[in-house]
Amino acid sequence: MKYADVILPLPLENSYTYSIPADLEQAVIPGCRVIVHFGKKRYYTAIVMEVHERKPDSQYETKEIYALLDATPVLRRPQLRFWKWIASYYLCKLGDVYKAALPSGLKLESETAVTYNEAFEADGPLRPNEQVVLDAFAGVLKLTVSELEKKTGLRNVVPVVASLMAKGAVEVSEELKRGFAPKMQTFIRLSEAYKDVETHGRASLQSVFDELKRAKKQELLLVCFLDLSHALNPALTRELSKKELLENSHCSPATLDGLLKRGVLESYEKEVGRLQVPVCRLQTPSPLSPAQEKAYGEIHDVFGTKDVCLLHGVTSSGKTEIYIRLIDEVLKMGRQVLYLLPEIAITTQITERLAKLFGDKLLVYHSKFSDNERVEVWNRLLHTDGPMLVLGVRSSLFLPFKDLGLIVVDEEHENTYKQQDPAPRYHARNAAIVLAGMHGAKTLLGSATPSIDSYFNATTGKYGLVELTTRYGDCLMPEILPVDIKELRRKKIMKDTLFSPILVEKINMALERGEQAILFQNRRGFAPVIECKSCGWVPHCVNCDVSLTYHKFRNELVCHYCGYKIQLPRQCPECQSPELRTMGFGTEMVEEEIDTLFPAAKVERLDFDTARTRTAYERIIADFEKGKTQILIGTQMLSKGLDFGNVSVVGILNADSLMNFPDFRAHERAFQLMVQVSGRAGRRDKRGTVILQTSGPDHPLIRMVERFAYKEMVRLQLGERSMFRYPPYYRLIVIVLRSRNDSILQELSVLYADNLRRRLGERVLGPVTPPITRVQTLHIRKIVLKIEIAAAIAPVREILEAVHAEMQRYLPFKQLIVHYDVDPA
DNA sequence: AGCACGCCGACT
DNA sequence: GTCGGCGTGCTC
Repeated sequence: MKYADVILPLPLENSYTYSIPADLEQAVIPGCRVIVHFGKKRYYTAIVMEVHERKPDSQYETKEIYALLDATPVLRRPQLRFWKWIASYYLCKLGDVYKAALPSGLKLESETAVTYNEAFEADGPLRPNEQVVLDAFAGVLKLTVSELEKKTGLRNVVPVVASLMAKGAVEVSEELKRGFAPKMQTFIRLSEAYKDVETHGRASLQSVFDELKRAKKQELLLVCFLDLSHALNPALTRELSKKELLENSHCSPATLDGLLKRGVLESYEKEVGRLQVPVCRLQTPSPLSPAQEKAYGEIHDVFGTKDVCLLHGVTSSGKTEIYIRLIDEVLKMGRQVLYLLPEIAITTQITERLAKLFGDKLLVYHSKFSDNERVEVWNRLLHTDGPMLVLGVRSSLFLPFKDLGLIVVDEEHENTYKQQDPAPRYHARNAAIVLAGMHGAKTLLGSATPSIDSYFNATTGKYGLVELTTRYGDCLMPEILPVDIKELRRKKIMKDTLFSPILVEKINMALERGEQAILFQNRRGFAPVIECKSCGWVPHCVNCDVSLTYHKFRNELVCHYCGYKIQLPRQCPECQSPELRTMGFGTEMVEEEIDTLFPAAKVERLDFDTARTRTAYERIIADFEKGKTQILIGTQMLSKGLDFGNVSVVGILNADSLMNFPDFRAHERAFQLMVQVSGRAGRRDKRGTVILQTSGPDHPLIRMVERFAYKEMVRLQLGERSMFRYPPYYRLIVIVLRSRNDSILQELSVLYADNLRRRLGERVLGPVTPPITRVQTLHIRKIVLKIEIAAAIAPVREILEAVHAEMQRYLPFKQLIVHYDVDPA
């Protein structure tokens, strides 16, 4: 008897053992997906980790594998190894990794389907809820439980369904959700009888044309078809889709139906890919400038001795050209390349550029692609052994690569590379380095403002360091002008306005010259706080410990942590005063004031609210690129990898809000953000201007931004980091404890920390209450571990597991939700 | 993650 | 007295 250890897409500690039915003994191999029955009724797609003949000694009856989904594994060996590394380093379950790794189109789950029994007649009165559920079946026989919930609006339909089942009104069954569906398209071809050109083919087509003398439309369509498909010339014949035929011939489907009925043409279905194939002619990489050439050579030298190289290149120094050169080289060796970008930077700009160079070797993978598209990327990679370039976001690390030769991590400082929630809370940049190691590949990290961690590693010899200090085409770095808004406010020069006079003047000048402006404010909505003028009441979220952000456009107060929203009250609910005032400002308010100051300018806003979909995001970017928009207002979405040629002014409206975060990386991040946003100004032949509004223009950090003094910033920060035991000198592991019950949380978090302290001593800090103490009705406390960077992580993990197990013994501990955050961003 | 089993408040 | 709330434990 053979058994398979499988992992389930659930956060479970162990793998589970199923027996393999005799007819599948040969076919079930590691990396295959199987459907298994787990628990009382659910079916899940599980991944086979190991096949063996050891009979499980558990007291459970071993269930059989229900079905095998793949003839060949959907995972390759290196992926399983990588999953295991992620789970062990980031202290999460393999099931968590599995969930994150596979596109959901490959993870079928069962769902309870409810079927209405038409023959049912109630022999007694039904309860109101039961009637509501039955009414939902008007016109349909079968609904899933979730559909029922939506249709009836009932919060808990399962018990109602159960009682209806007992009465014989409905039946329930478990059905697999639809997974990946190949895309089908209708094609048109000449019927067999008319194909043979040499013999009677022309003759019979001729007779068809004779018949069509009085059906002009059909005649036209047939001519079009023959012209487009070259059906009469076997050497040139190409497949023609119904859609293409109708579009090019300007004929109606009815006309086509006529020809199909006559039997001249026939239609057939064919699977087509969703991945668009670039049709343009391939270009070759453009030549490098001397500076780029030099950097390129240096990277080569570094890769001779080191596996990781950091490319520190100022904005628009042309890092991309260097990547392209390296990618081209690795592809020519027949190996694969992964080009990682933070989610937001995957624009059509870079995609189009790579498509022109690498054609169908390029695959794009990110979250705004549909699930079916993602499955196609997955399969393409799985079934291709040749060179491939994947342009993707952090989750593309999990794609089934066979032989990676190079991973490029662009904008490596971006903290969106760290997954926050849910588990696995992995850092894609660091995981990329490990993944590359598993493939024997090199990793190139690139940034204009490298993370302090990477820069430290590069200057202490762990990584190589290559610098690119001149901008491409020698264009100048922008001029940065700090403006003291506190002073301007005091002097009443800036009153009831978000813009300093110099910023308004610069925008005016830009508009007059037909140039563009970017305004940056790292807050969306109209105002982050509103307050009652007379009693000071501030609306708070009911689920979280935060004030609600006012969104004027929808006249709502919204929680940015849980999505809770209410209508803006007309008066203060505490004192009935009708006067509410706003405090602080977000992008919506910036937009409103810009509209009044520059009524002639076309203005757009780029933030989470306006760029919800890929198309919306791309349209806003495209309109700005094409000059349809003159002023673009946005959050940090603006700072990433966008190249605009005509921006002469950038306004950072409130630098202070960036710097005052209670986080050890606040200054690092503020510096990066300001420099990155500034980098959007002044390209090609003109020097740009950045207006940096702050209430502390003499703050050392502002002075460093002014001079682009990156190394100085790093030196200063490293001093503090080493003094206060922070990365890169120490590794942080945060234990996050959450509970609905605050007093239990307070009590047990202290106990937990003490327990840890007994074994890890001074490395344990806290418990501390984070700045936002409650999110989604859960109170939060954190215990921070500071581990020497050289220390092995395995013993730490063992201690953590032991302490966790010990804590389990306290009964109230079950009321806590615990997770780990390794290397928090 | 689901789902079932099991113990305490507002209704027939 | 029951229905149903969600706390706790288990799933090969």
